[in-house]
Amino acid sequence: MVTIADVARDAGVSASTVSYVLSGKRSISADTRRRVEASIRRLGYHPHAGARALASSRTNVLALVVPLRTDIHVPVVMRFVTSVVTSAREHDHDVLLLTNDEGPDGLRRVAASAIADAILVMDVEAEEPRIPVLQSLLRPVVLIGVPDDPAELSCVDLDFHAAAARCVDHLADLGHERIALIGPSPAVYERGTSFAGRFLRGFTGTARERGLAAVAHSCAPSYEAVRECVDKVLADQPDVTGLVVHNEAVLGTVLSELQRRGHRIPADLSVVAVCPEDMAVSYSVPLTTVAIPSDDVGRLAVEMVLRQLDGAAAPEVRLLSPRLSPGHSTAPPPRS
Amino acid sequence: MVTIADVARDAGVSASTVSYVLSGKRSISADTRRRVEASIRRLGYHPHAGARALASSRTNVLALVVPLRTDIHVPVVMRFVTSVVTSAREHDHDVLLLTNDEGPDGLRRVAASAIADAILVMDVEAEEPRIPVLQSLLRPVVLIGVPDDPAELSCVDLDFHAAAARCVDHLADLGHERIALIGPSPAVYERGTSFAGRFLRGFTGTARERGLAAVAHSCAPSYEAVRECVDKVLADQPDVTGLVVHNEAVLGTVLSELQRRGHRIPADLSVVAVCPEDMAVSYSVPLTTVAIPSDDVGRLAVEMVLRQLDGAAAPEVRLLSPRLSPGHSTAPPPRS
DNA sequence: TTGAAAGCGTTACCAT
DNA sequence: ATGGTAACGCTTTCAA
Repeated sequence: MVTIADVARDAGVSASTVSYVLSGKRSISADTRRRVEASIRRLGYHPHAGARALASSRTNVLALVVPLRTDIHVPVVMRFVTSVVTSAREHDHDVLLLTNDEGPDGLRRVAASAIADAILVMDVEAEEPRIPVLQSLLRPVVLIGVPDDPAELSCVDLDFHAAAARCVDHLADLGHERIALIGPSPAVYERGTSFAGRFLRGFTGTARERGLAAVAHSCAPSYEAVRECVDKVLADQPDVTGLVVHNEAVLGTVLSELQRRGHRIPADLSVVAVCPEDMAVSYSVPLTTVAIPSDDVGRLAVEMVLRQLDGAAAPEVRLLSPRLSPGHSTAPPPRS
Repeated sequence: MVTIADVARDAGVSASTVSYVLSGKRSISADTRRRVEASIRRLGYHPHAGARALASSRTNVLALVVPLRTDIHVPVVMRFVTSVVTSAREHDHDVLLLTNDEGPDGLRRVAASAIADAILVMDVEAEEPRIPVLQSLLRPVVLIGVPDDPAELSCVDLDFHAAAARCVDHLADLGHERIALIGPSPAVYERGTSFAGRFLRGFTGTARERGLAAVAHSCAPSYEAVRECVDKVLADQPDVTGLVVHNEAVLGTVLSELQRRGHRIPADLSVVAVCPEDMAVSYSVPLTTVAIPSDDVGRLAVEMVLRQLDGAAAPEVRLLSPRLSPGHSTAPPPRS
C-alpha cells in the first residue's frame, strides 16, 4: 500500500506537508505543491479512509436510510437515492445504504461506530417513530419528508400541501366543479406516511375553499384495485370532470382504465398527475403535472446535512414550492 | 466517545481482552466474558469503524456498483440491491452505494482508499469494459451478471440461456409451433447487456432445435413502442400462438394491448413472462413465469465475495438454474 | 487465560 | 512555508 510517508519521501517533504497539500488547510509554496502532487499521481496514492477517519473523526460517508416497503413506488425512491449519491459524490462524500430492518439499533450502531458522519432518512411518517433515536445520535440528520413535529431535526421535501392546492386551483380555474383524488395505496395512509396526509389535507381543504365537490380514494397498485377505485370515484362523484392522481404506480393503469370506459381525456375528464417530471412523458397524452422534484430534494438534503457538519447551519425545515407544468390532459370541463 | 479502554477499565481487564471477547479469536473464561459483555452493554460501546479498519485492514463494507440507466427496469434493480444489503447485514457487513459516473477512477478510489473490502458489480455487459480495472484492484469482485470472458472474476446470475430454453420448451411441449419473443429495450441490446444476449441466443437456439418458427423483437418502455412491437410481432409471425416476454417494464402494457386487440390469453395466445416472482402476481391473469431469483443472486453474490475475503474460495461462475412456475397464461395452441 | 505494547496511516498541534 | 510528533482507537504479536 502507498502511504503518505511514501509520498513524502518521494517528494522530499514531510508527511504533514503532504497532508496539508491534500487538505488545503495551510498555504503551500507553488513548487512544493507541484512536487507533492506529482508524487501522488506517480505513486497512485490514495489516503487510507480508516486512518483518516480515526485521525480526523470524519468519514466522508453519509448514511441513507431507504424504505424496503413494496407499497411505495420504487422508481420514485430510486430517483431520490440517485440524486443523493450524485450530490454526495460532488461534495466528496460516499453513501452507505441502510434499511430499517435493524430498527433503532441499526442507527445507533452506524452513528456510534463512526461509520458515517450524518444520516439521511427517507419514507418519513407523520408521527415519525425514529425521531427520538435520531435525536440521540449526536450527528446531523436530515429527513426527506416532514413529520408533524420535526423536533429540531432538519427536513426537506416538496410542499405537498401546496402541491395539492396547486392541482385543485388549476382545475377550479378551468371551471371544474366536481373533482376527485386518487391517492396512494391504503397502506401508505395507514402508516401515516407524511406526504400522503399533507397532500390529502391540501386537496380537501382547497376544494372546500374553492367550493368544489371533492372525493378522495386510496388505491393499491393492482389492476383490480384500480378498477374498484375508479368505480368508487364514479359512484361517489357521478359527474366528475377533474381528477388528480397522486400515485405513480397506478397512473398508467388509471389512464387506460378510464379510456377503456370511454372517458376521453381531457374532453370528458381532466387529469392532473403528481409525479417526477420525466415520468409524465411516457404516456399517450402528455400529462399536466405537478412535479416531485426528487433531484432538488436529494441535492438539498445532502447540502443541508453537509452544512450542519461544517457547523455552519442550524436545523431547518425546507418545503419546496410546487410547479405545475400544463400538458394536454387538462381542459375546461364539458358543458353538460 | 466510549472506547475499548473505557470498557476494559470498567470490566477490570485489559483492552486486548475486550478485543478478543468481541472477535472470538481466543478463548476467554466464562466469567471474564460475562463481565466484559456487561460493561459493553452498560457503556453502550461500539467499536470505532475507522480504528478497526486501520488496525485490521478490514472495513466490513462491501461496495455495490448500481446502474443509473433508465432503460433498465428499476424495480428489478432494487430487488438485487435489497437482497445484497440484507445479506450483507446478516454477515455483519454494510453496503456502500457506487454508481458508474466516476468511471474506473471511482473503483480505484474505493479500492485503494480501503473504503470497502470488496466490490459487487451490477449491470454487466458481454464485453464488460470494467474488467481490466476490476482485476487491477487486488480486491475480491463479484459480477452480478456474466460477461463473455469473466477473466478470473467471480460471477453469479440466473442462467438466462437455460431460462430461455425453458420458456421455449414449455411452449413446444404444449404444441406451439409459432412463437415470438418480446425482449428488453433496444438500448439494452445495443450496449451488449450480458443477460439480454444470453437469453436471446437461448431463445432462437432452442426454437431451432425444437423446430419452431420464432421471431424476436426488442421493445422500449413506452406505450407507442409496445404498440409498434406488437404490430411487428403479428406481422412477422402472423399466426403466433406463443409469446415470451422478457421485459418487466412493458409486461403489463403488452398484456393490455393484446387483450385490447382481442387476443384472449391463453385461449388464442400463450404468454410466458420472465420476471421476479412477485411481479407476476399483479396481473389479471396469473402468469406462467420463469422467475428471476434476485434474492438468491444477491445473497450468493455476498456469500461468494465474503468467502473470497476469507481466502477460502477461488473465483467461480455460478449460473442458477431457471424454474418455470405454471400459471394460467399458457395452454395448448388453438386448433386452426 | 490474560496483559503489555507495537503498530496501522492520518491529522493537527507545536515548533521553527 | 515547512517539519516533527503526539494523538486517534483498535488489533495482534509477544510474553507470561
